[in-house]
Amino acid sequence: MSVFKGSNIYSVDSKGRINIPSRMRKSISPEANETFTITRGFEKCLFVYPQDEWVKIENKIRALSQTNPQHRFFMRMLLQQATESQLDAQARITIPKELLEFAAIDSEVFILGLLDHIELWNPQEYKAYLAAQQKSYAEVAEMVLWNNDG
Amino acid sequence: MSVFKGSNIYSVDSKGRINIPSRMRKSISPEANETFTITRGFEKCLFVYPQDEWVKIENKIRALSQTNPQHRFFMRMLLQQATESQLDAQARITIPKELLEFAAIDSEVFILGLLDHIELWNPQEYKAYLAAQQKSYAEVAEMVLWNNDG
DNA sequence: ACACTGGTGGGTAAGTGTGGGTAGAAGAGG
DNA sequence: CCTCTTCTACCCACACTTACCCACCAGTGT
Repeated sequence: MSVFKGSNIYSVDSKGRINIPSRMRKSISPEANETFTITRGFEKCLFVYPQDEWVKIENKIRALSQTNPQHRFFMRMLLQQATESQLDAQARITIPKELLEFAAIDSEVFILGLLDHIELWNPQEYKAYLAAQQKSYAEVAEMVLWNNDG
Repeated sequence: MSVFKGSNIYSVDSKGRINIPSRMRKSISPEANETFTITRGFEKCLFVYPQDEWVKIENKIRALSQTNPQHRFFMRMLLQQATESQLDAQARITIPKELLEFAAIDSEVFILGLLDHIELWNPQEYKAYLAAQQKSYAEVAEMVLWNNDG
């Protein structure tokens, strides 16, 4: 079970390679075989799943009803741009251009560990995302941790 | 179960290392493996959780719905700056620059034991926090201990 | 007075992030 | 069908940061 956490701002080189921070690298289970699946996130960002975690998602999707239009749409969105990528000798993964373009990532990337997966953001987009939040961290924390929806 | 209490003012060296007061060190359960997770607090301070206590928080987060935008925001805020750190041979932990900057901690730190976790403050910020409280200790105590929201 | 505990400071080697070069594979065009 | 071009994957090299190690000082209790 992976436990990615922390964040870094790293550079994306001219070949579209992104380094996985060593701290996160150490959280990858050996079952992942140094393989990741990259797909588009719910916001304007990318999700990077180690293989062992991705398999769990695949299984969930398999269980969905093929006849439900909403389910089909969800599957298409999730899988449309899903790409596998392996770590190179320097522990980097190569991200396809289309995905980088989707998340508007160019020379710099904000890398965020979220337990079972890693998120990739354009640093500016992430800032904008934070700024767009209506409630403060403390307010949301109270709601979430104590199930107080007030 | 940890029971941190008391407070100290210690120095932060040029490498961002902070000593854990020996009194608190003795409160750390062996299950923590001399490992801590540091993250940002709700106020302008840092939370330091021994590993065994942090795992409890992680499990709460894992149970959250990934599809709820508020939950995602909370996870990002909590995990964004979360860093693991191990005690060195001198019983110190290293705090990353970004976290020290967030809490405005430079050469000195106010260390506060709060049962399950330790808080790190800039001594001046802590003073300001105390000064900003509208109600007296006694008034708040009455509200908290007797659920009197008066 | 000495030993021991607790807090502080700094040097060095290994690890980590970044950039570029080259060869092989895949695709387009003659 | 062969050739040229483009893209990808693997390799190597360098600069910087981190973590580990050792040393010192002050206070306390024996």
